[in-house]
Amino acid sequence: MDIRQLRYFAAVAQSGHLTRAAASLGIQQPPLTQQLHRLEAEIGLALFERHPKGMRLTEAGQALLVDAERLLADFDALRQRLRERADGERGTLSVAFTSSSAAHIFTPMALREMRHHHPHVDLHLTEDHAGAVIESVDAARLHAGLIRWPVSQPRGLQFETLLREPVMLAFAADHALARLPAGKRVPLRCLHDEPLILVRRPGAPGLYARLLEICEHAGVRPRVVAEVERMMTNLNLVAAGTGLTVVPASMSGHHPNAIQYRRLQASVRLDAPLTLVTRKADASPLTRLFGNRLRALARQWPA
Amino acid sequence: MDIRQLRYFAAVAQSGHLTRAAASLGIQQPPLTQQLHRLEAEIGLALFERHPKGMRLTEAGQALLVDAERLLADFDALRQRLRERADGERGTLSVAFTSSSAAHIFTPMALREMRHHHPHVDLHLTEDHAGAVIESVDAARLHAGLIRWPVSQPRGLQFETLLREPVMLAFAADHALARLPAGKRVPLRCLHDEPLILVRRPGAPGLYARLLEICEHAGVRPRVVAEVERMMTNLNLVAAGTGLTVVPASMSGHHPNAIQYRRLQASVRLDAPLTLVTRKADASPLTRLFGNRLRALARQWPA
DNA sequence: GGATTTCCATATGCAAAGCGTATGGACAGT
DNA sequence: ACTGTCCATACGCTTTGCATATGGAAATCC
Repeated sequence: MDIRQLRYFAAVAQSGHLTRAAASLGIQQPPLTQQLHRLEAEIGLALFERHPKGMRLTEAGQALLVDAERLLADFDALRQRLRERADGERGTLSVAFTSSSAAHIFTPMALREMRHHHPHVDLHLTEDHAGAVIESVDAARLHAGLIRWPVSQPRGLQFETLLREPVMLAFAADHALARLPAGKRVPLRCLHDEPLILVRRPGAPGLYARLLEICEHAGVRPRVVAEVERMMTNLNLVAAGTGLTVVPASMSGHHPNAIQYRRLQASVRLDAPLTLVTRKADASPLTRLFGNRLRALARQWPA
Repeated sequence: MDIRQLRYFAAVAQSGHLTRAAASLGIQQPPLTQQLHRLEAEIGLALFERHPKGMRLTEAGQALLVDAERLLADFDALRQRLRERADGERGTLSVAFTSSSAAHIFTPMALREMRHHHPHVDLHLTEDHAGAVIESVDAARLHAGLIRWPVSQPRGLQFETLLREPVMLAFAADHALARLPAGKRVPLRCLHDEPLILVRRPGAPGLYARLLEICEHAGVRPRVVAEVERMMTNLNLVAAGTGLTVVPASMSGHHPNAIQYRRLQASVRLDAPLTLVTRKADASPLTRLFGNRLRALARQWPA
């Protein structure tokens, strides 16, 4: 017995005619006769009474029809789920992001879009620091990660820059720099001897390492007065008057009364990317679909 | 996609080895490889990660395994039900009996046995008079009937005598016949001019037609004082002193104080069969199994 | 009432699928 | 380096499934 035979049987049962069932199945009548006879012979039951006007179900046939229709529906549903999975429309997608990535509106918007357009995709979201995200993607515990700066780049991982945004210098509203004309960029040398707050190194963004590098190259020497774990903490300390820091532009809305945000002088090549991490070897259609959607959304940004 | 492919897939998933799965499926390893590849190609998903130590399920494979196992179980259950139906162990069996058949202990005992040994058989029981039972079996509204005398014998029906029992003359305890020695048979001529109660003709047992025929042949002329619909009514009227009647021996327990039961003289060929009616063309295994069980039980009667 | 139509059953041939045998190639443990 | 254990590939044979052509029975139409 076979799914095909059950499908043939159901078609004949529903139409009541061998000939018409054959047409609806897209085959000729003789093979349909053959399959039905084979089926009846195998199970040892007459499923139809042959009448000159057509085929009428026996009691056994009626009982089988109920079961067969249910099984065929289950079978088709299974195929449908497989098709959706192959199209990336169904499955589990594990994504992690850093807190600074989540701070960019792009991240929640993209995830919301994903949920909305692909309701059968089960999104598993976690937050972690960049180093851990990269490691988890590499170990295939995650399908994708959204980070800022690739703090390490294991072979086998793919890093795609989705967006770039400027970096802003953040200082307390009562700081001397606040007297600069609005809109004027801050010269790098102004950081000299200034108290600087940065994010702790292990597994943390390369933004602060890059900033220190640029300063050193320019002979500017800020004083590091605090090393914290999260960028948001930076801003809290800035608001408290502890010192200065830099953050991606998308984070520059916090403590608007207590903090002023200014761009650094144009020659300072320091910006904040938003980076998608995936495994190169990941052929999962879901991962690819996720990547495509993010890239598409980034292309038309701001939309 | 195919039930067989799903079965192959499940076997490989469960054992984790292509080679061992092939052995458990009773085929060689190469065709199993072939079918798995074909399956993966059709659905467009990798179901396994090939490792040198064996096959490990991908996420898609794990999801499919859950669905596939459920579907395979449903499929096997369907096959099992078909097998039971082919063996007559499952299905609906419609049986009717006359009230006089039901009066014989054989009938309820046989039906109880049937229920007990074949719990998946749904027994539909109805009671009707013999004519209606025969007509219903002929029209295939019933699978089988239990009657006494075949009051009509449509071509296409099969009548099998399961049991024969003597017929008893029933009369009121204060009747003159009661003065006969216990155990002595009653001569037929004693019925002459006696008030006789019989069951109404249309669709009713041939017992009373036969009795009148025998009487007429012997020149004995009883007076018919009542024609009722059921044998049990006969006995009630006898107990009320309305007259005499004859009933199958199995009904001779009623009104033991008010009624006496005696056999008629040995030369009177009048007995009460218990008859099974089925359609000759009924190839239903359930009907055949029912007949077999009844015949077997009758053969060893009394048991 | 015979011809026609409408069903299902049977016969035959061909293309494809499924399985078996033989063999190749990658990896791990000895 | 060798061997054993996996899975993949190649090839031939048998079986299966479908199509075309035809037969036969019952109902319908003129």
